[in-house]
Amino acid sequence: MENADQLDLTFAALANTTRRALLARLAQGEATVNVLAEPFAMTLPAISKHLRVLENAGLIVRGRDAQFRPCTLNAKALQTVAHWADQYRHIWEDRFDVMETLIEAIGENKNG
Amino acid sequence: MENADQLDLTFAALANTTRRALLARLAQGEATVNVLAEPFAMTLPAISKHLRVLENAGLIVRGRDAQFRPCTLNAKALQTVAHWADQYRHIWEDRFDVMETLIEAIGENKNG
DNA sequence: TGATTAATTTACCAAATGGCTTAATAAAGA
DNA sequence: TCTTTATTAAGCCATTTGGTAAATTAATCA
Repeated sequence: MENADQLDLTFAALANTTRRALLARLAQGEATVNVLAEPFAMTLPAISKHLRVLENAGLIVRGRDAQFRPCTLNAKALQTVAHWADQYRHIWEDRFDVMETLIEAIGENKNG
Repeated sequence: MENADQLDLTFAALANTTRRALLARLAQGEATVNVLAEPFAMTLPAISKHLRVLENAGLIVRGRDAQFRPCTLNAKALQTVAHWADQYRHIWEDRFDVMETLIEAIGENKNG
């Protein structure tokens, strides 16, 4: 199980449309800050700060190549999120089972 | 695909240890505000606000039974989170495939 | 070497939001 | 009416999110 504070950081980082869009872009591969910033109506420093939030949450890793700071997605952090949500899978699946039962019952009424 | 603002709300709601603990409690079944507040070293108004955040995010539903406000988990919102994270599954699995390939290659070197 | 340019971050500011408190208010049952 | 359950109001302090301007880092050109 992950540390509570770590999950706080991760979810907080994901709670922003711009940052989720940055992750979506990074899912296609490594990119520099300028490239990442290009689609947004936002200044470079603002994007730089978003990237720092993502880095602090462990969602991305930043390297160095001359004056470039290539960013890469750290998908493992997203796997953690998926696993966390999966704790509750049995609940939403139980509800689905209830639906199935109802649907089956309706079918049986029709056919019987 | 979910609305961006809705995901903002959902992730923001999850970015807090107390609120995640409230959800964990509700996974065991419906509970009133007082019951939910009991384990926490926090005032009732604070818990009440956390519950409102969860409700606004669609993570819980609040009913009414006399002066009680029974809360129930809405697991469907958590399923949305799981699905969102699953968008990135191929990435973390690709990395695993790379590891597997390496491990296999090492094994072949040993045996061949 | 020194000046210039490019990529990115830091410093600083303002406005908004978040998380908590205490005190007051609602709503409903006994 | 008195008590229980829960919310709202008001206030405090820290954090977040955006901006502009200046600094930093590293390559490049003369």
